[in-house]
Amino acid sequence: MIEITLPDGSRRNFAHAPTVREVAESIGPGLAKAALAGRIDGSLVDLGRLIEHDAHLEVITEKSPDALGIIRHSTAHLLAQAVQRLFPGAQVTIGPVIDNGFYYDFAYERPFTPEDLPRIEEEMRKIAAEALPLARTVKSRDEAIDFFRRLGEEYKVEIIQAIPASDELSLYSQGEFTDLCRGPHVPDTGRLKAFKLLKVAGAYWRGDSGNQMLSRIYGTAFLSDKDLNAHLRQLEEAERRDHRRIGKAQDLFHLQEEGPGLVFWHPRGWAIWQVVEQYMRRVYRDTGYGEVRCPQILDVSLWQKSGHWDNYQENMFFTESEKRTYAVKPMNCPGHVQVFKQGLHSYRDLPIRYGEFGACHRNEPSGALHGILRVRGFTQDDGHIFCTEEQIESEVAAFHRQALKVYTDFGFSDVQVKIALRPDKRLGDDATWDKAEHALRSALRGASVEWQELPGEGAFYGPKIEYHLKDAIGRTWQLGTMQVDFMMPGRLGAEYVDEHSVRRHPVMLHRAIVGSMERFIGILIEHHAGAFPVWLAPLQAIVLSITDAHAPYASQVAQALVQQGFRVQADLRNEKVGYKIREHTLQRVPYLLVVGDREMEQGAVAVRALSGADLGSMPLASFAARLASEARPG
RNA sequence: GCUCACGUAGCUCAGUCGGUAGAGCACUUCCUUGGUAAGGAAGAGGUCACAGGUUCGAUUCCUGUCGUGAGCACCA
Repeated sequence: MIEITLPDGSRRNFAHAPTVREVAESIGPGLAKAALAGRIDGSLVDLGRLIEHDAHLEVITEKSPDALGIIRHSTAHLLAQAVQRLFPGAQVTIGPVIDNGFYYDFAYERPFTPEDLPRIEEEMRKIAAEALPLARTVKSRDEAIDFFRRLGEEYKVEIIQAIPASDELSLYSQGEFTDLCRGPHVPDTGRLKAFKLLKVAGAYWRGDSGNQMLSRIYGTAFLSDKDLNAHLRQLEEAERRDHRRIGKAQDLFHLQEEGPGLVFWHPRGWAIWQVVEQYMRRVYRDTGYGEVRCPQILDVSLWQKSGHWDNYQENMFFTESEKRTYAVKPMNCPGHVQVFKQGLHSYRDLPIRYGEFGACHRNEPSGALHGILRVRGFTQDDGHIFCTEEQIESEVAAFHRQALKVYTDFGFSDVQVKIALRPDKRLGDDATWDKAEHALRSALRGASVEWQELPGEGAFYGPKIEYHLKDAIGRTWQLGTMQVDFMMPGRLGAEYVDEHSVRRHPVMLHRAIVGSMERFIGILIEHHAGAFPVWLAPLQAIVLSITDAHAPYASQVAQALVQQGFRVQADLRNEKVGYKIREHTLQRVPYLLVVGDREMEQGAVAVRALSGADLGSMPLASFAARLASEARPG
C-alpha cells in the first residue's frame, strides 16, 4: 500500500506503486492531460516515474513556475535531435536552460550559420508533430560511457568520465535520439509548441579558451505562442533602447574606426556627463574626499613596484620618450598613493580620502568592446581611502549608504549587490582575508541589504563589493565597487605613524560609485530610453517660434532661461510649429515652449510636456520656477 | 583574442546571378509665415571600409587587414 499526500493535504492510497501519471489520472482526466511532470518530496521527476514509497506529490502543470524550465530543457533536446537528423556527425555536448531560453553546444565539422536556423527549426516542428514519447532509462557510469562511445559522442563520454563511477546516470530517449540528462522532461515532444531559434555563436568547450570552439545555437521556448511573441516584442523594445542607437539619434557621442573603444563626446552627451560629474563632485565634497588629479602617464618603474607590470601588462598601453618607457595609467591607485606619500601622516589624520575623475586606458580584448559600456578609454569616479583596519567597517558602511543614495537619485532601484571573495591565487594570510571579508559582510548586514557571494572572484589583493545594474536587454554590468586592499600601500611604501611612533602601512580602500562615467551614462541612456528626467536632460527645454515675427522674442526667452542656469535653446527655423514639435519630441526634450503673438504680448510661454500634455500658457517666471523645482536629482 | 555575421550617401537601408549604384529622412536653394507629431518644389551628395588577387572588366568572386555586431573567453 502506497500513500500519496497531495499539496492540499488530501491523501490517496494505491495498491501498487503508481506512476506520477497514474496519480494524476486518479485525480481527474483534465489534470492528467495538463500534467507535465511531478514533484516527489520536493524533487522534480517525470510523469512516468514510479512512486515506490509513501510520498508528497505535486503534479506539475503549465501553471507551475517549474513548467517553463522543463519545456525549455525539452526544447533543447528537440534542437539536438533536429541537428543530428540534419547534420549527421554533429556531436552533442551540453544544452542547458538559461534566463529567457536555452542553448545547445555542438561539435561539427563546420560552425552553424544563421542560414541553418530555419531548416533546423522546421525539423524541430516536424519532430514535435511526431509527438515522440520520452523514455527515461538508468545506466551505470560505465554502461553510459560504452553507450555514447558507440555513438561516437566523445564529448558526452568526457562529461560522464568526470562523474564518480558509483553514480547512476539517467538517459532520455525520444525516437532515435538519446541524451544524457538529469531531467525531468515533458512526456512527449508534442508538448513543445512555442519555440524559436534566435542566434548562433561560438563557445569554448567547458568555457575554456584553450579548448576547441564549439558551435552554439540559442533558442527560446514558452508555454504558448502568445508568451513567445510577447518575449520577441520585448527583445525588439530592448533594441530600441540600445544606448548606441539613442546615442546616435540624439547626437550624444560617437566612436570611429581610428579609436576603437574610445568615445568622442558631442555637446549634448557631454552635457549629461557634466551633470553626472558635478553631482559626483558634490558627493566627494560632502563625504570628506579631497579631489585630486594625477598624471596620465608615469614611468614603468612605478608600475613595476605596484605589481601592474607583472599582473596587468597585457592590458596596458605604453609610450616612450628619451629612452624612458611610460605606461598610460590603467588605474588611479598608484597615483593616489604618491599624493598620500608627500609628507608624513599621523594616525590622527586617518582616514584620508582622495577622489579623482580619473581618465584611464586599458587595452581590452577587441571582442570585449561594446558601445560605451565596455571601452578602452574611460573615466572613473575613483576614490581611495587610507585608513586603519579598525576603520574599514565604518568606511565601507558609509560608502554603501552613499552609493545606494546615488543610484536612487539616478532612478535605479534594481541594484544587485555581490561580494567577490578570496581567489585561489592571492596575497596575504587567511586571518587577514577573514577580517576583510567579515568587514564587508557586516557593513552590508548593518545596512540590511541582500547580497550574493562570488567565491574565488575577488582581486588578488582583497575582496570586493560589486554593484551591478542591468542594461536594456538584461545583461548586467558592474558599476560601483568597494575593495579592501592590504597590499598596495606596502608595495608602494605608503606609511603613517601610529600612537606608538611606529611607522605602519595603512589599509587602502578602492571605491567607485558610478564606476566608469562612460558605462554609467550608457546605462542611464538605456534605463531612461533616452527620455531623461529634467535634471539630466541635455536640453531641458526648447523655445519654438511660430513665425519669423516671433524669433526675437523666442531668442530672448531662451537667453533668459540660459542665464538662470538652464539648458535651453531656441528653434527659429522657418518651419511649421508641428514640424518642430515632432522633431524635438523625437529628441525627447522634456519641455517644448511655443511662442506666438499671444505669448509675446503677455511675456509668456505655452508649455507642452514631452508626454504631449498641454500645460497651457504661463508667465516665463512660472515656467522657470517649475523647471527649477524639477532640475534636482531624484 | 576565438567563432559566426556584417561594413553601400550625414542617418536608416535597398541593389548589382561581375559591366563603376538607388530610396526615405537629413542637407542646400527657392516658394510658403503656418498655434501643438512631417507644407511644396528644385538641387547637391557615394574610390560601395582598406589592401592585394582572379577577370577584358570587381562595389559584386577569393585572400588579407581594419572596424562593427552577437556569443564565448577576458573584465586586475
